[in-house]
Amino acid sequence: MGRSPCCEKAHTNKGAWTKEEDDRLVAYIKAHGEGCWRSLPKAAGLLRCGKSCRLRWINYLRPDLKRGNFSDDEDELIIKLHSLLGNKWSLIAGRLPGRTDNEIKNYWNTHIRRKLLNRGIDPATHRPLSESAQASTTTISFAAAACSRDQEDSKTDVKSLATPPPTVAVVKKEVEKCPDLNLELRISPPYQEQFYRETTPSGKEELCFDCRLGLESSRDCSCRGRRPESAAGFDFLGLKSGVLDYRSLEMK
DNA sequence: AAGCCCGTCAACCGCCCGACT
DNA sequence: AAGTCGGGCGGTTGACGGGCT
Repeated sequence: MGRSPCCEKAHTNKGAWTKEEDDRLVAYIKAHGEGCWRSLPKAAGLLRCGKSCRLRWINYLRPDLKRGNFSDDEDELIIKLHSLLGNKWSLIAGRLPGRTDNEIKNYWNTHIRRKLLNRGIDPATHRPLSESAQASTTTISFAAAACSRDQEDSKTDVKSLATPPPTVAVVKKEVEKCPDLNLELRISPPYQEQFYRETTPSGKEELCFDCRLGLESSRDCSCRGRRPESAAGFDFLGLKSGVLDYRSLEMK
């Protein structure tokens, strides 16, 4: 049984948005807020598909968007994040305030790909082109490590493991293969209240990086014993909750 | 001036996933 | 458990503009 279409295609406009349509959409969202994109076009008096409205708002009309050229720092950050996350544009965009997944995806395909190729790096694998040509396809699989771990102790979750999770091992492997890329885990989760514990009514103490990743019991945890319950097992990049299925992270 | 090529980027499409019933 | 729905994501398309011949 197929899905019903998201809107009545016969009576919707397609293609470039007009100024008037933009104004209507902005005015409606300012008055009523985001949400319920399906019913928004009718309520806002737009002959557009709800999805189209959402895209237009998120990628173009949102007031917090940072338009304009990407800085060199942003370039390098995108490259590093892509080497870790692959084509997870929304996750990458989450680390670049004011940038959208669509914008980054386009920028990658039009600028960064070429930039990496000029450097002699395969943009898909982040390895030297000569090396990529030899090894046609290499899959970095988290699944094997995860499966063997599961078999060892199916009741043990990540935070109670004495050994580092596969994520770390894979990153190390990538660093060895791409000495020119610094993939040291400097990427941090966005600011979260749960990264801090209250020491005084007005003071807060930062949790260590291990705890932020959900590795409270790791050897390197430096804030053992002073971690609040609410900080237990932060879901970095959605690895725990499965928002980001690490088994699908392949470097082809 | 006209035609062609190519790069850029806004927008669309199809699929997936979680929530809900 | 299965179906439906809304929202989100990644891949792809196509319009447009600039440069070149």
